[in-house]
Amino acid sequence: MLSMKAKYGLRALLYLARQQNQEEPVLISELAEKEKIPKKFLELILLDLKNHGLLQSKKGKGGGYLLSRRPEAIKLGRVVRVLDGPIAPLPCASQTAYIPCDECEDEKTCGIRLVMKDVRDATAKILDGTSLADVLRRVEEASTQPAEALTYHI
Amino acid sequence: MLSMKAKYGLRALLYLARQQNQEEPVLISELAEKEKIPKKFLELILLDLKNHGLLQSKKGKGGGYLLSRRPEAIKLGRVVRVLDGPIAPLPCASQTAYIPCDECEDEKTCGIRLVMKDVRDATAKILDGTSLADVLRRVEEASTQPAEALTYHI
DNA sequence: TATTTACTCTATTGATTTAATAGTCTAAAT
DNA sequence: ATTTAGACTATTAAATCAATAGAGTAAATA
Repeated sequence: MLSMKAKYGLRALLYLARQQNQEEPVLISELAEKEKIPKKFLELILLDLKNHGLLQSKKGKGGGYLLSRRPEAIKLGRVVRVLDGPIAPLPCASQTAYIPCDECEDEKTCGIRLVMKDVRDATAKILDGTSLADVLRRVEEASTQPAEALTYHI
Repeated sequence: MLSMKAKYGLRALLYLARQQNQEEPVLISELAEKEKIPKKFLELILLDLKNHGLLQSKKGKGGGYLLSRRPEAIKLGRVVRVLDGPIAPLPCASQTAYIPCDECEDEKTCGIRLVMKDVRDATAKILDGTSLADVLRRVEEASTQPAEALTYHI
């Protein structure tokens, strides 16, 4: 389950990705207000994302946050891992944060792990294959297309 | 993330699915001991699974739990939903337990939802497509196959 | 039918995590 | 020097998770 933290973080990043001038910092206050996110909570989230290299910040007047890379280069998988931790449903099925189960006798033949590894792989494929730019493009498509175009007719 | 509850539940179900005589009840005590699950906690889990139609029970001497259907007919998706709730990473992306976001202005064009729906679909496809019997078969394959057979050679 | 066995049910507890808030500190601009 | 705005640490309230406790009920059998 995606936490509020991750949801807020993604919303903030998408807001930044939508800015026409990607060089110009956006105030935390603006992000908080526009995206309806508790400001103090958002500060922590943005700081976290900054410390993991996804955001840059400028202090003082005219300061704020901006993406540290192009929206095409920021994958949702990275964001989710930073804010919510590993993607795998079980630590023993994680690629980036593997931790063995202590009860597990033989991990190679643990059925639950085998299936959860499939789930991890499928999820990671989607999240690591989707950038902020991809999300914006999909949103654009969804709002441009008339509803009928999305429906199958018999 | 899969909870201990779901993990314990799956382990217990797989234990039952491995029984040669599927008609003969297995004691909670045996399940708890063999699968190293706190007995009292396991009681709650099994009861829950029973109330959702996945298990049957017999009281008194010679009693215990048994699967209420064949191992081929019990899908992991059902088990996980009973013990951990909806599979979707967000309530607004759930098929079986949809709840709209209150902040969301236009759900049809919410990018986060679009992606999380993909994640849900991919996860549900795996979990709803895998039965207890499938898991046992995979475990069997994994433990029978020599290690080399699983490795690609250049 | 008394007794034992074993599941049923409700309540409670402690630990952890989550979401949010408070307040002080530091850097940058004017 | 002053204002602006992010940086950082600590704390708190609520929710969830994992586990435990104990009394109750149904079924078998001696």
